Amino acid sequence: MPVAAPAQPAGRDAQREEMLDQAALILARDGMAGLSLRKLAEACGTSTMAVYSLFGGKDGLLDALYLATMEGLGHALQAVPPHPDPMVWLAELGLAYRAYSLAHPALYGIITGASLAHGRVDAVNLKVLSGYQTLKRAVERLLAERDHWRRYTPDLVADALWAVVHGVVSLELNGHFATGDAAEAVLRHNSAAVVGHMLAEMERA
Amino acid sequence: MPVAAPAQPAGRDAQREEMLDQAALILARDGMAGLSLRKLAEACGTSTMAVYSLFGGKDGLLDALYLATMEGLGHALQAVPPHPDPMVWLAELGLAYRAYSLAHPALYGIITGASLAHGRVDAVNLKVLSGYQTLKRAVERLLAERDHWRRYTPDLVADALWAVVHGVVSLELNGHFATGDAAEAVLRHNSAAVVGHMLAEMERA
DNA sequence: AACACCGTTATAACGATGTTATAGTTCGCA
DNA sequence: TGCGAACTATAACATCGTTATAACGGTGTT
Repeated sequence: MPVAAPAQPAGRDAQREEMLDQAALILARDGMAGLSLRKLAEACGTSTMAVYSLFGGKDGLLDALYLATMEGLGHALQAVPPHPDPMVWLAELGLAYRAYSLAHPALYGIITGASLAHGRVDAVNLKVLSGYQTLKRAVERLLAERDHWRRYTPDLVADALWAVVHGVVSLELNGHFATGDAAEAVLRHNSAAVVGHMLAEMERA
Repeated sequence: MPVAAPAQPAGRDAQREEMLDQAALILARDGMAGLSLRKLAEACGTSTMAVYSLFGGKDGLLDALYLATMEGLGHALQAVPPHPDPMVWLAELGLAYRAYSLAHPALYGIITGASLAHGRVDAVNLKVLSGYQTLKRAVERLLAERDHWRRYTPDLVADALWAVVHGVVSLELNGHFATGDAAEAVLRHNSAAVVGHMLAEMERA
């Protein structure tokens, strides 16, 4: 016996998606401070209670926005064709990450600065997401070409690269770079450096 | 003729400092969401209007908190004794940066995620601060030991290192690393990689 | 087919926030 | 001593997230 069928299960997912889309729209237009439940409800043609029934409150909405953004970032990374040379592949992944973040700066702020305030999703859940998995796959292909060395696990290298790209993009969004070209140059340099340094240590051993 | 002398210039700076200290205290205890003007005013034994007369509003208070935190970070980096070997010096600067950020996570959130929302201080003002200058000084000493190469300016290398350290620390504060040791390992690896990659390219040329 | 049930929705109200208006107060300076 | 300007405290205002409360609508049962 089914315990209890929801009142109107049809359209719930569509409602959630539309509400997330509208939230992303408002977020891109008015920034994080301009995203209020009343404004969002009006944009969706409903009342603020919809947020509570669909997401359990504003925090739940932000959590869903966090996951949706991570998913979008994962798709952006998956859309990068796996280049035969893992080094090239990794470089292009970094550029795709940067492009996605620059295209959605407010959403990127949610998956970084916002989760810094109150932990939305823990590290374990993060690394299950497709973006990190895609990065890890490229790293594994790189390591598969050489003799495996226990000091460098795919996770360690993936973490190092993730930190590199995130650091550059975060600084760029904060206006620390004079031009976008300068940011991209630093990104390319740091990515190549992290991978190159690892390979050099593996050869030396 | 002095245009207009302030009513009570004495004590203004002391009031500002005490208010910033109390704000940092509340911020460390209750987080960013718990910092309200009324709570801050009560902690200082005054009313919310003090924030407006001293800082021009909450944004002005956060701006001042931004600058104060940057100053504190600068002092933390200046407190690192300049090691004869610039490579060691740079590594220790990175660790000091991480230690300061971990000791004041909420303040670190202000100088990163918060300024991402609405630009507090632009890049030009940032690079005048003592923290960046200290880093740049260490880079310049490193470059002075070798043949100077036009492709790597001290600013470029300093930006690259700043991005590396910020990336690791930011991810660590977001809980992306399983342990603090893992974060420190990635920090050491990435810092050494960025500097080593640059030196390798200089030798090859 | 009629009924009871349960989730959803809209309205209104509550507490709290940042901000602003309005007096009252206090200090510096002529 | 008195004037004026800056600061302060109080209160009000608009807005925010959240929470009752009651009406609505679909679902499964009788």
